Amino acid sequence: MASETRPPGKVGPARRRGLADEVADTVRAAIFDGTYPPGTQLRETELSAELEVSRGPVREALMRLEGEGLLRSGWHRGAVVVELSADDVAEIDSLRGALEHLAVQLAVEHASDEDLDTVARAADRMARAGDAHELAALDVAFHDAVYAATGHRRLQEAWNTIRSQVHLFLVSRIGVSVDGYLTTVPGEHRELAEALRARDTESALRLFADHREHALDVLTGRAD
Amino acid sequence: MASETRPPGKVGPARRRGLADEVADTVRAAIFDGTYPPGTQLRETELSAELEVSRGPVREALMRLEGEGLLRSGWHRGAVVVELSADDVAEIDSLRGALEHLAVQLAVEHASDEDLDTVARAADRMARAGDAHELAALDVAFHDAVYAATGHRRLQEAWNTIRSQVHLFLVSRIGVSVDGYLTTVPGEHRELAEALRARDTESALRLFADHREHALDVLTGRAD
DNA sequence: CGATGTCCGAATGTTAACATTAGGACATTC
DNA sequence: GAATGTCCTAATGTTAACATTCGGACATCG
Repeated sequence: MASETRPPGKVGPARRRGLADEVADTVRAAIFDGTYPPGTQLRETELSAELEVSRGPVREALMRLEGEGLLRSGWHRGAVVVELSADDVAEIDSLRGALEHLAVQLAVEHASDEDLDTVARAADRMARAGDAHELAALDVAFHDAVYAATGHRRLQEAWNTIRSQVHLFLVSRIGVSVDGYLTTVPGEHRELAEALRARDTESALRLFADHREHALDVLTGRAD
Repeated sequence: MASETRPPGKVGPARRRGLADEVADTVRAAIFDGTYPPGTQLRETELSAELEVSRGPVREALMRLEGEGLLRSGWHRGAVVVELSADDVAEIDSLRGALEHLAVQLAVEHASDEDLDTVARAADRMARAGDAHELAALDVAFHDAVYAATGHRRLQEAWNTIRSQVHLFLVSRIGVSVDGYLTTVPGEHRELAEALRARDTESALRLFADHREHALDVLTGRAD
């Protein structure tokens, strides 16, 4: 999602994007930066006027964001920015655990050294984060890199359906316990990256599980 | 997905559906029954004319089916019915394993007896299947019931993103090894249902894992 | 004869007008 | 005065016309 610079020697297809993608990115960013707080009604008409685009692409963008779990909607009832309850957070955490378990296994056993280097660089980048918002984005980007390293397309898609919700959760907790997050998280991710490079499945799995638990404790205020 | 009769005393909301849902159901069924074999190009214009509906709902339906992994599409390049390669099948199987692992844990530990009864009834229904097509649908429906028993909304959604692909795989293998499938699978599912009711996480997990492996062997022709 | 360039058709992407629906405001009834 | 019924409005659902783009057919050039 972060506009990656491509490794030299390789070029991907120069995809052309449509208005729907543009709108989706804009609205997603607006949700993350607090412009549309949880509970906000997103009306196709309003967005359409605001962004100077017809309702077609707006509609498509909202459908995509609903697929990412950022919006909820019903028949003839429009879209609303999700409010994550404690149960929701628990659901996200357990599902994320199941996906990441598989991801770590695959990354340790099948990922190329180059892919794991990319993961390591993503971890390094976290140390230079300016503020908590930036760190949250880099945090998610790190896990993106792990999933990318698996080479498992459907697993990445599954992660995509909750990664925005994870991001939203991180952002929503900024201000509650920034200190613990800012100080401990970058170091932890470097350890995670190294665990993958060590190619030891068991210990990597344990580290990732501990990391999730610790991060959840810090962000929910159960620990510092 | 099968139109369930509701348990007495409880009524859900009487939802109203749109044309997009109708179209999605129609096209999905057409893919499963072989009307649109893998590789078929689905043109918005054609479907629109065929179903006597404008392109809007058709477009929405195709997006949904793409989310279910039944179609692949690109910018200005329309939608094509997926052809499942051996790698695809492996991806589906591993992801399904990760999801089902969590599902079985949750079902064993938190599901109500009523929910597990529903799972058991789904297994019983498989014994009375007329043909392989029907059995495939009931097979998927059984696993639907397991995920429903977890009460984990996001886990069910994750299963939804691959259940159609699982169904398509089952249907695509009909004719290759019908016998082994028809004879062994219903009994296996009854065992699975009983394992959940026994509330023994470890043995249930092992049974479900063995079941997946065995089913895959049978359907890919590695065993009978 | 192979490679390159140009054109054209058929499909998707986008738009704006029209149809339908949910949910609330108001009036009505008992 | 509470419950019910009716209308109205603002939003979504649907449609059909218009714009853009992809990819192949054909012609041209080296």
